Amino acid sequence: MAGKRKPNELGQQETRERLIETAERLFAERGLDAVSMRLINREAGQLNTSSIHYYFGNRDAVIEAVVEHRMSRINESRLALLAEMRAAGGEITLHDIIAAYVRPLAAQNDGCDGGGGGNYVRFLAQAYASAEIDIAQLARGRWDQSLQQVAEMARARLPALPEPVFRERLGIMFRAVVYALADRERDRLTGRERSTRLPLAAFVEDLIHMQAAALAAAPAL
Amino acid sequence: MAGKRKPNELGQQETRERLIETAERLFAERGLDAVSMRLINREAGQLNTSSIHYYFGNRDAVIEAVVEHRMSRINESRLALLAEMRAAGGEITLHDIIAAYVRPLAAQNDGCDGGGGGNYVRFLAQAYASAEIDIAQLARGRWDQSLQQVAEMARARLPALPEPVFRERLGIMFRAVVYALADRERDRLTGRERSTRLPLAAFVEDLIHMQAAALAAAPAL
DNA sequence: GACTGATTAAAGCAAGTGATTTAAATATCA
DNA sequence: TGATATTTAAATCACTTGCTTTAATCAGTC
Repeated sequence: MAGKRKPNELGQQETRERLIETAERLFAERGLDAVSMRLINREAGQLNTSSIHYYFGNRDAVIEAVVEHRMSRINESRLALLAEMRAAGGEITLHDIIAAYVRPLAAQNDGCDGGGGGNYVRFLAQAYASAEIDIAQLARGRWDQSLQQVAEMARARLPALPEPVFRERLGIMFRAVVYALADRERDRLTGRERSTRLPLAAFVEDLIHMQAAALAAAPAL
Repeated sequence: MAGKRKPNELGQQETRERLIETAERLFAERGLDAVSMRLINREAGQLNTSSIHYYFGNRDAVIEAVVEHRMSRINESRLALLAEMRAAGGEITLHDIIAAYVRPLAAQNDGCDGGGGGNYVRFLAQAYASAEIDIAQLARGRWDQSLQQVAEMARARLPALPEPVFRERLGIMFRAVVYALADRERDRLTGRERSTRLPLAAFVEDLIHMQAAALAAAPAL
């Protein structure tokens, strides 16, 4: 008892990408736990649970694929920004370094490369908060590269900060940026845009200023 | 077909509190979606799903009860700190105001009032990230009071900041603090304490310094 | 001791879960 | 055209979910 199959309108690569993008959106909108394999399939236009299992094997692999999908290009974008700065030869401030961390993430929010929009940032925030997966562990070896550079360059500009203080602050800052971007995107999409919010560009630039100041604050002791 | 009932060792109030505290812990450890009514009951010493439904009615009411349970005392603690400062008569700095926001939250982490520990902060972080419930909406009218004061007093000390910038920053700061505390607590409990982290007290104080600097940073435009 | 109301236990329900299996429909290439 | 491998559909499995129902057991009062 099996059904009739429509002609294959999409190539396998297209079907795979469509599943990934649908999953990303749903995860972002509803949270990791609230999205089932069936739902992803349905929203992607497939009728039952078979294809997503066919393409990815199991649920965790879907999440991994979503991360993989965007992480590489964000990583590259960050590395490119840093390299550009070094090539320019001028002084590289702490502000510039943090900008290289924040801007590629924020750029995903414009849907600059066709659709998608801010889904990834919101997905990332969900993943950070989730006990289900260890996002840091999952990403290791992919975007570690650019984060490493950001960390080292920032460290060099904050010699007065004790090492453990610096490390705590960096972690807090990394997360705060993701949550801030995700939160703004959520408000934008759910329509409950708080009275008057800053335009995205201004928001991002001010966020960079904030975080630079936070990192550089005089230590407590 | 019903079972045998053990003598009622706890009063109804105690049973209720035990359910709330168990729920808080489980929500904190595993995330909101990953905890079922059955699990809460089991971990609280009850055998099936009946009592939690008996006491709370439905699942959302359990979450609400967990918030209610701690929110009020944190709110009071914040108001007390602010009143104390005003009574002391000296100059109240931005740092002091943020401290009044952060410290009562962090104090929940010591388990200073008997057990519980940092569960609430982690629960709060899960709730913030969850699409399942709107924590801000849920809390309105309870801790709004202390947050309002913190906001107004901070505003008075940052007259140069445009209003929309101030509002964005305040929201970012509020969240960053919750996530920072929750993240630290999680690492502590899961044992994967990153090599050498700051002791809690130092961590909290430095967090306050960071966030004060972030709020007071020169605006972008 | 029997009645009453509050609390607990057990079983069950309809719905949904991730995953597997089976079979049909397609594309590819000989 | 016909055999083969790839891709989709449908049905199914064992399990969990929130919640309800039914029945048993307690404490308190007369």
